[in-house]
Amino acid sequence: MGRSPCCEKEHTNKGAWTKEEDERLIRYIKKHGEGCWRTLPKAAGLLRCGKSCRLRWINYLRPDLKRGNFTEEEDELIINLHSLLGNKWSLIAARLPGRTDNEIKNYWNTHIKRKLLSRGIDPQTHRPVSSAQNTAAADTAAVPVANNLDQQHETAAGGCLPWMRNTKAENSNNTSSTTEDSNSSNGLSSEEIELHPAAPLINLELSISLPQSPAPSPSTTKLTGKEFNDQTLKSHIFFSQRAVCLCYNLGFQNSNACNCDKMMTTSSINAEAGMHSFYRPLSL
DNA sequence: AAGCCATGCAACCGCGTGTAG
DNA sequence: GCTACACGCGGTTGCATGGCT
Repeated sequence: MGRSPCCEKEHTNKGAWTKEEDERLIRYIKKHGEGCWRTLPKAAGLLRCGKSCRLRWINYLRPDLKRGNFTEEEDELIINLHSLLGNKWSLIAARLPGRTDNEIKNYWNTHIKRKLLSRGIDPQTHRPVSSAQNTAAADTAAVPVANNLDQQHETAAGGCLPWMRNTKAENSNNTSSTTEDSNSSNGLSSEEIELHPAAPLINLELSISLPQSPAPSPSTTKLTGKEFNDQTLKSHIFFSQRAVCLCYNLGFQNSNACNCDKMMTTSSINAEAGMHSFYRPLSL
């Protein structure tokens, strides 16, 4: 039993979109709004797969997209967010208004990787290349997991950062490989988060609190001194002087990996604000 | 001018997740 | 609990373009 195809392939166009198709899609979405992508092509009179329509709209046609070159500030923000989140392009894109995950992913692969390498920084580990090699060697020696710098194209679940890898290694030592495992491999223990090098680099106060902590008002939210509005701040993570449950926005809100409740009772808590803050200088 | 190669980016594909029946 | 569906995500592919020989 397999998944039914998302569309009848023999009756759909593929490849580059024509101007007419774009106009049809824009017209339809302006009139009916986004959503129900599966039925949209037929309703809009497009010989396209719903997926294709969604992608075209999100990555190219949306009116709020910021076209054009990335600024130096955006570059640095992407680098810092990547060091924190890994290849979670949608999460990174959520913090760059007007940019799409696809755009950022492409930009990362074509520009930023090279930029980091020219600085002598490994784009996957965000550590100096020599140091990263040492770390990889040490990790490989410590655990029976392939873990070297050639693994530039790990999958999302596997493409974790060194500070995530211990967990991954532990999981691989277990015989089972389940969805829970993949969550765990990305799950951040309080120790891992505290050790993460990105927080100080981003020049932010990365805090953790109970998942039910109220989201900040956009006007009070700052990211590297640059204010931004972001719907995703309704979820728990944000970079500011307020609290977050980091697990939530990393996709672990429904897993056991989110143990913020426990953390709140066992970790050092800013009693006044009721939050858990992480300050750890980068040790390279 | 022609051919080759590198690069950038739009689009596709497969899979994971959430949810309704 | 199982199944099918709808959506979203990340990795990959393939085409267009520009630079170089």
